[in-house]
Amino acid sequence: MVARSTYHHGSLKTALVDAALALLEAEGLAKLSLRKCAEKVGVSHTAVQNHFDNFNHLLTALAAKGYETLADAMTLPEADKSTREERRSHTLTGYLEFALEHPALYELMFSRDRIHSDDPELLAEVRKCFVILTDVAEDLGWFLPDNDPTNAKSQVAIWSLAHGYAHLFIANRFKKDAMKGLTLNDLLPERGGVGER
Amino acid sequence: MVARSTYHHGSLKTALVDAALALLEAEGLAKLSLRKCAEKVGVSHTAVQNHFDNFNHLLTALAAKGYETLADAMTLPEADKSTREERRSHTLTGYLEFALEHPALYELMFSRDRIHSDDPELLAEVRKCFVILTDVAEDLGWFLPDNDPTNAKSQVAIWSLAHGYAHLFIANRFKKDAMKGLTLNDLLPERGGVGER
DNA sequence: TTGATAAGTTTCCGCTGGAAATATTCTGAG
DNA sequence: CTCAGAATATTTCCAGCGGAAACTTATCAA
Repeated sequence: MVARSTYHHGSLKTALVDAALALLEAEGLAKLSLRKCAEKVGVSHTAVQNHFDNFNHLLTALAAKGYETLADAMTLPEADKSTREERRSHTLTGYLEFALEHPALYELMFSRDRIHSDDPELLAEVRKCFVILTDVAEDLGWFLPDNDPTNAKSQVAIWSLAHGYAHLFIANRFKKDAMKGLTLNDLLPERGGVGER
Repeated sequence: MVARSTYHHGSLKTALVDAALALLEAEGLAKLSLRKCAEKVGVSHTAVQNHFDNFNHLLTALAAKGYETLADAMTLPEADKSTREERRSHTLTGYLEFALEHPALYELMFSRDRIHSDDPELLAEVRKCFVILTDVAEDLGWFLPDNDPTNAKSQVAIWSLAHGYAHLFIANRFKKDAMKGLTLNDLLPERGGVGER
């Protein structure tokens, strides 16, 4: 129990999410517990109930923060000075790097059991990511279904490819040697190469 | 506690996996517990230790069974009488249907925390699935990276697309209305259409 | 027949998330 | 300034969890 000068913490809600993130990255989802989060922040475990209905709601907030970070990772700082190609590459690279650097968080972000997939704050962050990926779909329309990068199919296809690759990778479903240096970009046909009209 | 005529169960190992599957489908992974599995089989919860080192090993066996079922779902009964096209379509349809019909099991099969991803028996079943998907990659080589369906990239690409779509779907990450009737096949360019050489 | 081994039980432990009742602090209306 | 009520945190309690240890029962081969 960490010492605290004031009875009220002041910003317990965000502190709990931060603690949860640190513990998740350090020990994995299986060993993460409400009580450990509370202890890390220096608060009794039932204090959490004042800010989250239950532990899964805390995890949902953590997942939302994950999507926020993912959106950042996919966004090129000087987007206006960059080419379409640079932005596409950066988005896909950023997506994969995020998953590889935060595998436990990434898995949580797509969990059916541990988070509330219809939470409004979560969905807002999910949508930000989806929009960024949609931009990539526009750039890749020439290889996507119906050759129409603006339709739902194309957006679904590009996110499916990115998520599938990232998730299978962190779930250890690919042989290591076969994957050496293989990026998400590599899974797409090269522009001007095979597959173009 | 279910009555049992003999002191020894006789086939407790498989019975536990069956019970785990039933409970998983009924209540989801979060509510699944070792003790419930044992109770359903009519055995004390510590009896499990004679057959599985710990609960995660039981879940690993369950996941392995899942991959076995998935391989079946992707395999056309009279494969020798079918065309390449029929087999490709059946494999992709079967993959997605399996995920939609067994979402909790599907998620478990790709979990980092709950199963041992390097378990030999699990890997054997995983490999069977990978081989089947590789056949699909051969059929789709004309749109895959480097136009080479036999290389690792193509196999990785096709599994990534299939897994990503299935997983995002069951994780509720797509808007329902946009997805109406959209199959895995639809995410690929049509043969003879856009994208072909 | 016996003795090793496999399979199952009982008891115990520490940990978990949450409910309920209580204590403390903050805040705003008077 | 006061003080009631809301917000926040604590203590206590509970049932459920996975697993360790010691024990009992059944099986099977020598």
